[in-house]
Amino acid sequence: MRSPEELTVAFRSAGLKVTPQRQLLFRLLHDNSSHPTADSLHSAATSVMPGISLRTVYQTLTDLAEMGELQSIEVGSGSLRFDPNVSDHHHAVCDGCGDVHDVYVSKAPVLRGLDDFSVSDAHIVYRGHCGACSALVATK
Amino acid sequence: MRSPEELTVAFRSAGLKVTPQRQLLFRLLHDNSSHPTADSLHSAATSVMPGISLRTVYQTLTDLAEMGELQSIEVGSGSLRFDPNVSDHHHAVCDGCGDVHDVYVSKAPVLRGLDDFSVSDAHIVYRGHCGACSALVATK
DNA sequence: ACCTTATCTGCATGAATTGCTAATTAGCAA
DNA sequence: TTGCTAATTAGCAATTCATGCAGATAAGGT
Repeated sequence: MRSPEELTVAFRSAGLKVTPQRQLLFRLLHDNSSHPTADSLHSAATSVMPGISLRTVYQTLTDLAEMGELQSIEVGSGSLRFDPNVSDHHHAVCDGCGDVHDVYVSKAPVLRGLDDFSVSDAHIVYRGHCGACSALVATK
Repeated sequence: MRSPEELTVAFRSAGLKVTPQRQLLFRLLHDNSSHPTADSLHSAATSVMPGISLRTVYQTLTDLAEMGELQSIEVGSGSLRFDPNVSDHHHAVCDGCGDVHDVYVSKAPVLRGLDDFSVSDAHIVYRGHCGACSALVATK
């Protein structure tokens, strides 16, 4: 995702308006690698701007996703997560704490089953335990 | 997933009862490679046994999943899909018709990001167009 | 400063799934 | 076969996540 300043320009030239709510979300998302949900972003936004609507958070996330500034991912946690890192990567989900980490994979090799299928995208979800949670399990 | 007969034995020895509803679902799921949703299974079941509850379908699917007889997968279609194929495989989702196909992959190689993460499972979702839908797109 | 149009908020709605409970039934044992 | 007990079913309520809608508001070009 581009910087808040660049997004401001991009939104205006797309005919979209740059409101305080959106500027706040731009800032909260920039360089955010926590893969937040709409709800967690709303919580973070509320502590800075009380009264901001969850609906507005969803709307802005949708706008950003449509502009290709972030990607939404499904990792089985029930709700969508948003990732401002739009480079080609994958995700590892900790079954202990639920945290999501970025993973860079060369290319997912295919053996059988894709003969008659043209692939445009592949996404890998790894499950397991992160370092901290592995340590916890070991001491139990 | 094992055969309806084997599941009958397995359920009884697990202290679970084998009802007509469950027997029907065993049959509908056996050798089913359509990756059905709970709702589509319920529709299929209803045409054989009118009055069967969607709640019962969910319950039985949960039981089967807990026994390791089927796996539930998320492919971004909004609802869970159930796969009686529990061998190690992945899925390709057609953006045209929504159909889900099985894909067999050697092993998802990892480059960077999993240094401090112990992986217990990896699942790849491919997106693209199946043969039929690719042909349709080409003629447009 | 004005005017048009996008945006915000709050609420209603929708879709998928799970929780709850009275009535029923499977399946073991006598 | 009959009876008993615990599991199951069905139906509805509740929950969660996300989107639709409409009046009030505000961005930003003129």
